[in-house]
Amino acid sequence: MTLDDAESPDGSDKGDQPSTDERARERFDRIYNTLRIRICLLDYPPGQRLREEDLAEEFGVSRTPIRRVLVKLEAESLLRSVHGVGTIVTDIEVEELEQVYQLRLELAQLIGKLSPVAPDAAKIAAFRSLLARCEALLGKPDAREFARINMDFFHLLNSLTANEPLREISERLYYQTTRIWLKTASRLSQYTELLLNEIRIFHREVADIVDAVEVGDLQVVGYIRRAHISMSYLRLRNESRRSS
Amino acid sequence: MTLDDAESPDGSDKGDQPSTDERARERFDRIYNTLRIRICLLDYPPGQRLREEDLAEEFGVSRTPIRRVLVKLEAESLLRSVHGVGTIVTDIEVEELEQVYQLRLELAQLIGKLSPVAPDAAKIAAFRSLLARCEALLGKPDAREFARINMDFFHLLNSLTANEPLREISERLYYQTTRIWLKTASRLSQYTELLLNEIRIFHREVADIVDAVEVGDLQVVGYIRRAHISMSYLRLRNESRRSS
DNA sequence: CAGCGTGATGTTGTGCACAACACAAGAAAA
DNA sequence: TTTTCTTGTGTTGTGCACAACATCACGCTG
Repeated sequence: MTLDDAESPDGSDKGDQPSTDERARERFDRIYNTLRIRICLLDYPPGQRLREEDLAEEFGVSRTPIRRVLVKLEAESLLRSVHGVGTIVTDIEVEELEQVYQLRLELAQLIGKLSPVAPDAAKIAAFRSLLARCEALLGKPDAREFARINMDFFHLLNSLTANEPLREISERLYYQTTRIWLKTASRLSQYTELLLNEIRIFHREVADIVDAVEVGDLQVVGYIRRAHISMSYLRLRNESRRSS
Repeated sequence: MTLDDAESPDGSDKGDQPSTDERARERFDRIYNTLRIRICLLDYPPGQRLREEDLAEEFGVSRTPIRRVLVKLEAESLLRSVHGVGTIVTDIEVEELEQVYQLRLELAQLIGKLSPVAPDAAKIAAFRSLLARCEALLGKPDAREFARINMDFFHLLNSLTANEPLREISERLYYQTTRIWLKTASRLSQYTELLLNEIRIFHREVADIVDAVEVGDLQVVGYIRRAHISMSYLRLRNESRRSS
């Protein structure tokens, strides 16, 4: 409690000018989120080599703060820094992620169980808005937009629990696995049909969950979510095996 | 798969001389574990200020690798670096850890559920050995030794699952909460009796779990563990409230 | 022609100096 | 005497230069 106050530690209340320390924090988050999005949307495909100096130049800072971001991304196994070689976007395979998915199943269920927060009108509106985006996607399938909606949907679901450690861990595991669909699907021959099918299923999931959210039964949200994550992984693994 | 091989990337098979990169990794782990132990055993009590330069001198390195360790410890909320002030050991309160404990309960159960590994003879022997240490502790109660045994016990239990993400997360949450007993209990008046009582209960837990491990029922191990973590937290919270 | 050794090149890791910042003590003014 | 401003001291954050390392190309040798 004594250390959690991060509102205005400085006394300069003349203007709302943020302290340098806070600006550095925001800068860190900005770079971190940008790079994470790029990795998870395959703008940086697996195996891509990132040069610290290029990133430093792009974001207008020195190598040092860039390295802080890279270290964090490496701790989440999205990157891998090898001395003398470079910083490389990690490659992932469907089979390797089985344990992560098994854990994600359980955590998805826990979101409705540990410290659930009753969704207010604004949150329900957000869910409805996302459902609308989903329906729009049905008419114009796009893998990238699908991935983005999926991401927003995750964050919305994650906000249904007040258990901070659970949210943090769920987020980390989500970003650890979300690339695999784009990567695997893009290699398959029936890419377009696969995408449309996946969007249809996802749309049903969102519709089901929005119903449960409106009723206020977060336990059921957990069940639905768990089932869909599980089936999504199995579909992906089967498709991957069938093609090889 | 392509990046996971960390055995011997270098071709120098003359001797088993580790590469500089590996030595740096070991050094990092060594410093990291040392500091983590010191924090969790209250050698560095909450509020303690750590000077990067002192640590750099103690471990014979520059400030830079020290900072890497401190950043990781800060990410696990054991430390807090404040610009211009210092690196401070975080303070914790029983109430704040309730969410973490709730999550730990569930994860403890998952250890027996996700990818359980059948304990071999060596592992069972390790459990028996720990039980013996526990019994020895009954004759000569010591808070610090109690904390150490508790730590070893946790690692032993954690090795019962092959789910790597689960192990990592459980470990992190364990080290996030384990200080609270030493900190809270040392403030109470009936410290000695409290300690002895806690050791007795812990001894029973270990005995129960060793039985379950010998039978090979890891699901039951999870149940017992969950129950004991829960009760341990409630005891601590009640004692804390009663004294205030 | 194949294989190996050696140097050139580019990358990340490390050490160091300085900037930014917080805090406390002391002096000066009300 | 109290309050406020200033300055000194100590800390972490940042930028930069160099060391350690891996890779590749080229030439040499068998």
